[in-house]
Amino acid sequence: MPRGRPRKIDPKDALKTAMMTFWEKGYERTSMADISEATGMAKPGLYASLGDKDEIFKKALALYNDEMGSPMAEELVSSSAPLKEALRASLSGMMHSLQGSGQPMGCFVLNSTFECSAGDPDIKERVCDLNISRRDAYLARLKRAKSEGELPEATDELALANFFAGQSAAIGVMAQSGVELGDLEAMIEVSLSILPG
Amino acid sequence: MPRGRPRKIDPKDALKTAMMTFWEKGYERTSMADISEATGMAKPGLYASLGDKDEIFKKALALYNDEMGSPMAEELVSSSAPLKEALRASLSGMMHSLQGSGQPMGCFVLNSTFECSAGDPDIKERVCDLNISRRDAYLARLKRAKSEGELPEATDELALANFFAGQSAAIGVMAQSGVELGDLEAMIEVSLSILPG
DNA sequence: GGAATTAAATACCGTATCGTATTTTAATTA
DNA sequence: TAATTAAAATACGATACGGTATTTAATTCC
Repeated sequence: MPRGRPRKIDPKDALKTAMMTFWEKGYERTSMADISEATGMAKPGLYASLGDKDEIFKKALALYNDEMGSPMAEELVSSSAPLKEALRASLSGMMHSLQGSGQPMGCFVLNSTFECSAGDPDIKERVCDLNISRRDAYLARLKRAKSEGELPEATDELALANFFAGQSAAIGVMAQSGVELGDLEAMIEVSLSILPG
Repeated sequence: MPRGRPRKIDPKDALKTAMMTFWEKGYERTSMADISEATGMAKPGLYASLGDKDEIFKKALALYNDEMGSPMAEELVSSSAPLKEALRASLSGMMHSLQGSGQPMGCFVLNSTFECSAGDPDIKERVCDLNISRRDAYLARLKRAKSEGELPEATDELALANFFAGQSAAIGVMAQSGVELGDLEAMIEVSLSILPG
């Protein structure tokens, strides 16, 4: 049992709320006052339990990856479905996650990719790393496909992995630009058509 | 001849400088003081000749489109090269424009797509429109290709147009994430491989 | 040359921001 | 119950921001 006055709000919950706020409004448009109000934690409590704005943002990125990025990557990499189905599921999952109910629109990592490129280098690097780790999930699945004979030996898996990671970003950009769900699905089918079979 | 004291700085030049500043740092990270310093125009002069921050940003978007977007779209739409070559030139041009010397990194419109989605609705709409107009340039070229027999009659041009517009965004995202030029070129070749022939 | 016109330059205002010092409150231990 | 520990609440400080009022300087028309 801890000694003094107990916390009113679990820092884990506060971090999740902060993550949602950053996800929705971005780094610059989110103020510490916004986070304080959203979490119900006064600013000194925030600083004491979660750190300053940059630290909270980094933790929010990490939490997002734990809750959203990693599970989707895991699903993709370890899926026993045929390659094409696995890729369709991945891109389709990305598409639907952009407008999931009960959560902000879009992908937090993609939203942050450009805004954070002009800011703190450490944050920029972390965002880049998350994009690359998504690419690497595609790469892992493609390598397995090749080893299991689903792809020709001559296949350039890295090129394909960059292509599909890029495709998942493309879906985010086009969705943000107002392209309808049905058109996004057609886009996905176009990109899947590069696969043999 | 105008009456009173002559302008020290041509508002056209100032707008171009402001555009470069927004392009490099984004909307939120660019302050009016930054623009004032970059242009050499004191703040009252800026407001008098170019308007407030939102107005300058909108004008910067329009100028960027005039100087960068429209010419590239025009080149794509009216190119007499075979479809595949025209698309390769377009995507390759996008890729190289991301790191052109003497200009900020990346594409101003793409950089703004996510940051501005949480801000002023008018700005958000304009950014979306620019993304869609890029898509429409691909659409126009694909329709011509179909009418000229370069594509089968059954082709879904809109799906292909969204795909290639998305591809151009994908290049921007992957480049921002640190993917090398050679790998981006391989990505482009993958995307071009969906075309017949 | 002087009145009128327009822009530059400086200084300023209200507000919002990140971050913290200080006080008050709630719990545990002795 | 008194002392201790830790958090909540409030208030505050320094700075940066968007935007403007005011004064000064440069040019044209009469």
